[in-house]
Parts: sequence; C-alpha cells; structure tokens
Amino acid sequence: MEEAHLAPSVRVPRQGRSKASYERMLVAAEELLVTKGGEAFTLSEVSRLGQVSIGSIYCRFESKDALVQSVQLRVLDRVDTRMLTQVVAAREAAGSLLAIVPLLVEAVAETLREHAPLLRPLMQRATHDPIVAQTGKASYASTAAAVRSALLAHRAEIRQDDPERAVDSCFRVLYAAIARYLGFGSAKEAAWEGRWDVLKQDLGRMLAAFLMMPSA
Amino acid sequence: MEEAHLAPSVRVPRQGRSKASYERMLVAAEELLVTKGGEAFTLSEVSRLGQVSIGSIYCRFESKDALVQSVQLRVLDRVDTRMLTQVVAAREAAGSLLAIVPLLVEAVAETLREHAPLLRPLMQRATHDPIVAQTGKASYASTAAAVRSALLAHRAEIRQDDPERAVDSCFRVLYAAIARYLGFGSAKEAAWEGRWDVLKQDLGRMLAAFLMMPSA
Amino acid sequence: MEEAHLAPSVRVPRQGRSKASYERMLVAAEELLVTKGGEAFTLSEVSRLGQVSIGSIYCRFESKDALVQSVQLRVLDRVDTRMLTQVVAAREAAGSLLAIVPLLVEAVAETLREHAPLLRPLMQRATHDPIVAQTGKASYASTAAAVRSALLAHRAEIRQDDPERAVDSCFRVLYAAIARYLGFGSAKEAAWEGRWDVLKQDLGRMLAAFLMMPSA
Amino acid sequence: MEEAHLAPSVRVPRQGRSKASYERMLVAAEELLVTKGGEAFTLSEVSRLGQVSIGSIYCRFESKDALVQSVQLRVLDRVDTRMLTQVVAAREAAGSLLAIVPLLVEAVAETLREHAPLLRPLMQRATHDPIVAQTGKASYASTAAAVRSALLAHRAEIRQDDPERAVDSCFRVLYAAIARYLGFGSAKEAAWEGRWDVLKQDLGRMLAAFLMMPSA
DNA sequence: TATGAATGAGTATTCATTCAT
DNA sequence: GATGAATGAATACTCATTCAT
Repeated sequence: MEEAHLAPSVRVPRQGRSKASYERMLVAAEELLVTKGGEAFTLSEVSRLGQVSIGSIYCRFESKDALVQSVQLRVLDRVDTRMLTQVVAAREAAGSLLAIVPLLVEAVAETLREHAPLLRPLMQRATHDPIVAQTGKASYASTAAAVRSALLAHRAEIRQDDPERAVDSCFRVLYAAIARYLGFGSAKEAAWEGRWDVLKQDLGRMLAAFLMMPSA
Repeated sequence: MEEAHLAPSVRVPRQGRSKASYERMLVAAEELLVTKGGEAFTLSEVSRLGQVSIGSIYCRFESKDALVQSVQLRVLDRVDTRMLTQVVAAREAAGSLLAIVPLLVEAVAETLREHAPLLRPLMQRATHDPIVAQTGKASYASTAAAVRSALLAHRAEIRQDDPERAVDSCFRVLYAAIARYLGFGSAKEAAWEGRWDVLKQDLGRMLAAFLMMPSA
Repeated sequence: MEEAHLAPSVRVPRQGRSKASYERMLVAAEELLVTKGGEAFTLSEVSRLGQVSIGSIYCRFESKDALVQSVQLRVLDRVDTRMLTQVVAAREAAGSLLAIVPLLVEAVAETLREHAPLLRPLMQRATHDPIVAQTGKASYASTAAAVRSALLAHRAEIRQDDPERAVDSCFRVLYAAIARYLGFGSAKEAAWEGRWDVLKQDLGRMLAAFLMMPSA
Repeated sequence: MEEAHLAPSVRVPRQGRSKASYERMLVAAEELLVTKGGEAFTLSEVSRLGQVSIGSIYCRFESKDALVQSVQLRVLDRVDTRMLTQVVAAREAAGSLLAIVPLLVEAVAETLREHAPLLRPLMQRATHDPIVAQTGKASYASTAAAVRSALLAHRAEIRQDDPERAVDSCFRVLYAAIARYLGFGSAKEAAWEGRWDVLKQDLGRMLAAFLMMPSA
C-alpha cells in the first residue's frame, strides 16, 4: 500500500503512555464505526468510549476525517494481509485452473465477509471522503493483483484470446458480486440473505466457464 | 411497484400554479441530489433553487425524507419503464439464448448508466433511510423478474441443472458488476473508467458460458 | 357579562349555511382545547376537524386568539347560567346560614367540576391573553356576586363584624380551593385525588364556622 | 426534596471560570422566566443575556427543559428553606393553636409572595413539563408536612373528630387561597389587589374557627 | 364569500473544532 | 502534552397569517 501518499496527518507516538491512549482512540473509533455506522458517530463518543480527551484526539489527528483515515489504514492492513495469505494458500493448494477458481472465490468471499462490519461503514465514508476512497482503491488493487496473478499461473488453460483481460474481468465481477451481497456502500440489506453458498458456487462456475471457453 | 405501501406522505396538487411549484421542488431536489450528493443537500437549497418557500415544501411533504422518497419514486418510475422497454425489446430481437444474453447485458447496463447520476445518491441515502432502501429493492426486484423471465424464455438451451437458480445468479452478478462500475453506493469513482465496453462484453460472455455449460 | 367590552372581533353570520360552518369552527376549537390543551392546538387542526377552510376562520375571526376568545364566551355563558341556576336553587332550598353554606359549596364545586375540561385550558391561555383573563374575571365576578348575595340573605346570622367582607372572603377561599383541586391553570394534577368529598365537606364546615364565629 | 429522582441531567462545574458561566446561564434563565413568562423565553435570549454561547448551554444542560428544571431546583431550594425556617419560627413563637394559626398563615403567605415572580412562571411550565410538575409537588408536600406538624403540635386543642384530616384540609385551603391570590398558574392578575392583609386575616380566622369548632 | 397554497421568521438542537488552563 | 469547556454556524421543522384564485 502506498502509505506515503495516503497516510493522513498523524503523529504516531512511540512512548508507552501515549501509545496506549493513541491505541484507544483508534479502537474506539473502529467500534463506533461498526455500531453507529459510517456517518453517525461523533468525536465526543470516541472521547468517551476511548477514555481520551477530545483535545488528545486533535493532538494526534488533524481532523475527524484524519482519524477515520487512520482507522481505515489499520483495517485495510489486516484485510490485505489476510487476503494475500488466503490467495497464496489457494494458489498452493490448486494444481489446475478448474481447481483454483473456486478456491479464489472462497478466499475473496470469506475474507471480505470476515471484515464486512468495518468495510461497510468505510465504503460509506468513501462517498464523501476522497482519501478514504483512494485508500480503498489501493487495497482493491492489491487484491486484484494477487488474484490475477494466481489465475495467470494457469495461463495455459485459459482459452480466452486475451488472458490478462479475461482474468481482470473475472476479478471485477467476483469482487462486485461479493461486495454487493455484503452490502458494501449500500446498507446491510443483503440482496441474497441465506444464499451465500449458492452465490459462491455459481460465481465459481461462471468464472471457470468463462475462462475455459474459447473466445470465438 | 407497490406505490400504496411505499408512497411517502405527499399531497399532489392538480391545479396549474400549485402543480408548477410542486414540480419545481422535485426538480430542484433532483438536481441537488445530483450535484451535492445524497447527504449534503439542505431544504434551504431546495427552497432557493426551486424558488419555493420552505413552508411550501412542508405543505407538500411531511419531511425532508419524504421529499427524497418522492424524488426516488419519480426516478425509479422512469428507470423501471425504460428498463422494461429495453428488456422486452431484447427479448423480441433475439432468437436464442446466445443472442439474448448480450442484449440483456446491454439493456441493463445502459439503462442504469443513463440514470446513474440520480441512482448513485439515492443508493447512498438508502443507507440511512429504510423506505428508500425498500423502494430501491422493489425496483431491483422488478428488473430481476423481467430479466429472469427473458432468459427463461430460452430455458431449453440452459444446460445448468437448475435453470431458475442459474438465471437468478446471472442477474445478480450482472447487476452487481454494472452497479459497482457505476459507483452506486460507493462514489463516482468508476472502477473501470474507459473499459465500459470490455465490462459489458466479458459479462455477456461469462453469463452465456455459465448458462450453456453443463452442471457437472 | 360585559360582552360589549370583551367580545372579540367577530362577524357572526345569520344565514343557515354560514351559521353552520361558524358553529363547526367553534365546536372544533372547543374540542381541541380539551384534547390538545390550551397552547398546543393549531388552526389547521381546527380547519380539519371542523371541516372549514382556514380562510373561512379568518373570515370570521381576526386571529387565533379571537377564535379562542369566542369559544370562551360561549363556554362561560354556559358556566354562568348553570352556576346562577344552582346558586338560586341553593338559596331557595335553604332556610338558614348553616343550611345554605354546604349547598353553595356544592353548587360552585360541581358546576366548576362539570366544566373543568374546558375551564382548565382557558385558564391556561389567560396567562398569555389578557382578554381571556379579563373575560374570566368577569365570569368569576358574576359568580361571586351571586354567592355573596345568597349568603347575605342570611346576614342576621353572620356574627362577623363586617358581613360583606366576611362573605367576600368566603367566596374567594371557596373558589380558590375548588379551582386548585381541579387543576385550573396548573395542570390536571389534582392535589387531592379521591378526596373530593372531603374537600367539599371541610370547606363547608370552615366557611360556616368562620361566618358564625364572633369577630373578637 | 428527592433530588436524586428529579434532578435534571446537568454537569455542574467546580472550577471558577466554568462555574461563573454556569451561574450566568441560570441567572439569565431565571430573569427571563420572570420578565418573559414561563413559555416565551428562548435559548437565544438566555445566550445573549447570560453572555454564554448556545453550545455552552447544551454543554451543561440536555435540553431547554433541563435548564428550566435546574432553575426550578434552585428556586424551590430557596423557597423550601425559607418556608421551613418561617414555619419553625412560628411554631416556637406560639403557645396555642389560636396563636399559631395566624403565624402559619403569615409564614406561608409571605414566603410564597416573596418568591411569586419565579413561582408563577414555573407553575405555568408545570402544565407542559411533568418533571417541573412533580418537583413542584414535592416542594408543596414538604411545606404541607411542616405546616401540618406545626398544627398537630396543638392537637389537644383541635376539636374536629379527625385532627389529621382537619389539619390537612387547612393547609390545602390556605395554600390554594394564597396561590390563587398571587396568580400562580393563572397570570399576574391578582384577584384581590390591595386586600392582601384582609385575605391573610380572614384565612387565619377561618382556619382557627374550623379547627376549634366541634365536628358535630 | 370561500378556499387552501404559500410564506418565512423563529425555535431547539448538533457537533467539529479551538484554546485557555 | 493533555484537557474539556466553549464556540456558533448550520439544520430541520412549525404555524399564524396572507392573498390570488
């Protein structure tokens, strides 16, 4: 991740005491993001829940937005790490394109689902906050790269004329379908409710069929 | 659409003068929804832009939310009509499953794209406003029904074990991919930018490959 | 009652149709005064409940206050009539001071109690509206005169030095105690709850004891 | 007074600066309650008169109502203290029922009169605000207890069958007559104007006559 | 005369941000 | 550094009154 570009204006303390209260701010903000939703949480709530004064928050963060951006950085760090691990595992477990597709679907779907409670409100904020939007895109791009490369490891089996493009389309469709199911940006109105398994299965079949189908 | 259930508390005037200012409110609200985004438009702005007093707005609409809900009803009415027309046209133009799939992708994609500037902020509001969410879902369901039925008209060509389910998955994936591209709920950060044609084409191929692939 | 001085600016129609809608305004206002309380009723509610347009109300009454004042005039007319009847009845039924005192207490107490639901909100409005206050005082004065005269009919039995003053004090105390019990002006927080009979009885004893006690 | 139950949500500051502005809010609110009346004072006025920002008010008080409730608590504290002192003084100064009655009338009457300018608007608000009503009742009850007990100290001289009841009725009548005179809840339309002394004197005689009169 | 749509000043309340201590 | 009291602009909403039709 391009932390240099995207890092919000923060002073990260090194000492124990400071570090601890800094931690509490971020944890409190994270929790409130989940419970109150992306827009409806206030700095007083962060102050109360995190046992930190409002002044302290402004000591570390330039603004409320900067605080949220820092939370996002932490969250996406966990998500990206997990995602990478899962994708790599899928890559190692599978010997063929047919085998790896459902594993990748599973990896992406489950990783996003695990972190949905935080990704949802962050996506919401991306609407207003271009920095959150950009950071989100960076994380998306890193996942995209991992998944594309895992698929391209079986390039020989791909029968589409332009394997790069095909693999790219696969990831976009996969991510979009999962994200919509999980209500990212929209709400927690899961379009599918109990059919999570069906979605994953059919998504796998769809991508496999596509990749293995001759272009013509 | 279940207007009876979802219609916000509105008094729709019939007379010329009244009708005109009523119209101006809705048009102003629509415009502000597009320019300011779903959350950041105020009633004073509607009042100013629409040349209507705030009291007048409250004369027609119970609340700010009710105004937005009315805008949504108008917009979705246009969207649903257009969508249905396009899907029916696709249905009539195509003689086979292979032919209809890209036409349906085109129909859905272009209809959503035409109305994206308004659908985007409305999706955004769906996050907070359950009525907007429900109305949105109803519109989604009506499109889903039309597309599924158009596909099932070629049921004989579908080689998946469970054609209903397959067709359902197709629509979900199709809608999710297009909506994400158009930034519904997320922002106007189109993930793909110039690759609109690629998305539509590959989506078509994917769905066709899936439907015509034997389940086993 | 000094209608000349206190009558609000009203045009009372004589014709059938007009008269009927005029009536409906007053009835609706009366009902809302009772159900919503003295301050919390709007002219739109009167318009709705009375099946009269707001314009019609302003056609008859100069202002919302004038409407309430007219309601008050009607209500106090009923109250005064009833009160006078009851006081006269007491006067005719009793042959002695000792006999008439409890009858007068009963007359005043029950008449006020019957009309409490309307008198309460009107008293409340008297706080802000000097005309309502003055009209209320006039009604109070007319009751006072009747009660005082009924007591002074037994002047010979009054042992206080100044019978006029004594009788005056009696009425004031009587009225105050009953009005407070009924929550006039204060709320419907009856101070005594179930002890209505006790209040009336002890009030009677108190007044009798006072009137028949030698001044010294 | 049951401060625990009735205390509005307030943060009372201890430091000098804070304490000062906190004080200014309450003083300003008190003053406006007196000059504008219970209903017609706004927070902007409090802000202006008290030289405090609106935000500051909301920093201390949950709502406008909570501010008024706090003012009430302060006022009733003064009233209750003064009342108790006066009643105790009367009790100690008098050796007989006949002697204490006018002293108690005097104590109650003068204490309420001193604080009438504030008690009047507070009574007014009790109409809408149940907490103000309840707090008012609590203060009333504490005065009632003190007066009843002072009278019952001369129980032997009371010739009514049920001294507790008699003493109770006495207080109710006393309080009602004084409160009505002072225009509590009604307006500042003192019914008696210059006859304050007459009211007090006759009230005293009335109560004494009642208490010392044999029940039969 | 009757109508009821239109007006708009006015109210309570919120909350990110600042700054004196 | 840390605190949290203070700020005040901004927002949704109300309702008596007016006036064009």
